[in-house]
Amino acid sequence: MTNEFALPKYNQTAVPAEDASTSKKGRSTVKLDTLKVPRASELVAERLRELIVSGSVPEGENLPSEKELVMQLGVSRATLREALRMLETEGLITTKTGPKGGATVHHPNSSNLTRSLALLLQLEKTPLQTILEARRLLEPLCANLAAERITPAELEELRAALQMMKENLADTRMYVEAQLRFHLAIFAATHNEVLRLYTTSVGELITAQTARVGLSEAARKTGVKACEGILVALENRDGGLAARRVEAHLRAFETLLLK
Amino acid sequence: MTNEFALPKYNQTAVPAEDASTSKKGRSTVKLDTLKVPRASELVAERLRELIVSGSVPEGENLPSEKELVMQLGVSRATLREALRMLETEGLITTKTGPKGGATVHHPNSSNLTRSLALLLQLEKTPLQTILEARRLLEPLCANLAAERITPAELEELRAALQMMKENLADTRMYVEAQLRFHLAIFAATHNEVLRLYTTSVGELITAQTARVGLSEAARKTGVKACEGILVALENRDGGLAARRVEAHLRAFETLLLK
DNA sequence: TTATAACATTTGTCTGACAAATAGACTTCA
DNA sequence: TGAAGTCTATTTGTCAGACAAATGTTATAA
Repeated sequence: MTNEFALPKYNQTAVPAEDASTSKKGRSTVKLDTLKVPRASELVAERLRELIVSGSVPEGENLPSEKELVMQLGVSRATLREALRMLETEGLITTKTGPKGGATVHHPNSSNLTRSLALLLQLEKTPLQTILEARRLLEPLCANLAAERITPAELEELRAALQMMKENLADTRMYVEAQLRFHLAIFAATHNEVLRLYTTSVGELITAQTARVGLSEAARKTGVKACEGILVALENRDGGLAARRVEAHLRAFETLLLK
Repeated sequence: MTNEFALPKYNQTAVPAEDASTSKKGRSTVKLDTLKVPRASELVAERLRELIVSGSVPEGENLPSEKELVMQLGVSRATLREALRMLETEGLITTKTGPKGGATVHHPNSSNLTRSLALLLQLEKTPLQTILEARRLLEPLCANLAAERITPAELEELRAALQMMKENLADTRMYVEAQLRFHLAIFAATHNEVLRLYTTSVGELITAQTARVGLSEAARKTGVKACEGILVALENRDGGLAARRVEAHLRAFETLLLK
């Protein structure tokens, strides 16, 4: 493994180790974790996953066909296919039928993380308010960091996103997309992958919601103004100002969205 | 759907809509998204997922047996099992063999989010340094918020975690676990589910790494002192002080871990 | 009462078959 | 020539049936 940290295994015992020594006789009281017998399909998924994350099968390439994998791995097609469904759920592959079809390797993007988060939040019945609050706290942090680290190319991307917002003041769907692009550009400029992924997930969730309920024309115009101010602050590398402007922008946005 | 936001679908078209009008004749240039034909297994997974997230099958209960599901849904066992593997990967069910076995419903916890994050970071070859930085930025934010909102019960949990740290100064594994517990208690005290999940994931990743490389006895002792200071700041509801102390604690921790 | 054995239930795996989608080669016809 | 349709081979998607393995439950024997 070349990386600095390892992928946690599914196989970990969630059940606490039970004390097996209930007998009165003088038996050993050695405590053992419950033994998790892995399924063949899990082992297959592990092997294939390792192939992918190690880069042996690069992005865009196909895995061998099911027929070949069945031969090479020595399992039945049903077992193999269950493993493929696991990898698919993890966002590591997609499959297509027909010749030249098969399992294509992908590097999962933030959408998988977003999905996991959405699932958790839905189950906890987390109100939108909470997600908005998280964004309001996280994004100023990002803006502050981005002001230090942003590159000319990233500034250019911000300008392009802003331009796109201006050009689509009439079209809610396009405008919302452009605004997301603006925000994502800030996250990328933090040059911190973890922060970028987190804020991207939250941004995607909120954007989906915004696209559903829509935004007034006035809201869009003030949004453009706010983003212009944020851009200027970043251009001047004034992290404090950028953070304050982002927070003000988000607060204004929240009241518009919730009313 | 009772919740305020919807779960994004896997089914979304990742491929951009192609312009089908390459002909010279006067054809319509209507643009259509590529039609994604869902598999039966995906539809089954969707139905069962809806059953779970809607609460129709509560946590801890079992889904019907495969035999029954096959009958009720009218699909083959292979198809059903592929769907079950998807739900399992999402953390929504676990399965056991034997009588009274079957698919038990679980509400996924942060470990799924952690896993998604770990997968992404591993693929991007993100250095540990980046994860540590993210934590150093996020946790002071949490401490600040927690100072406002922490309840007496949560303060008690913090004290218990601190006590556990003190009692396990000799045992690295237990000590690290206790320290994680302390941090998780702070995250919970923010009463913001999104922040809690995010910081928990980062904390779990770093804790796993820490447990692997170990911590010196001296590091543990200073860790206890730092946490005592943080606890006092939270008891006094001094958010600014708590945040500063958390940041100092993490900085010290980082230098110890990386050296 | 306790240990053992038989049983029933449920998931895990395998095999073989056919249906559906689809890229590429081939054919037809203007 | 070229544009359209047709055929074919490949690959995934689904089905049906069978047996193995794990594991609670119940009956049986010491």
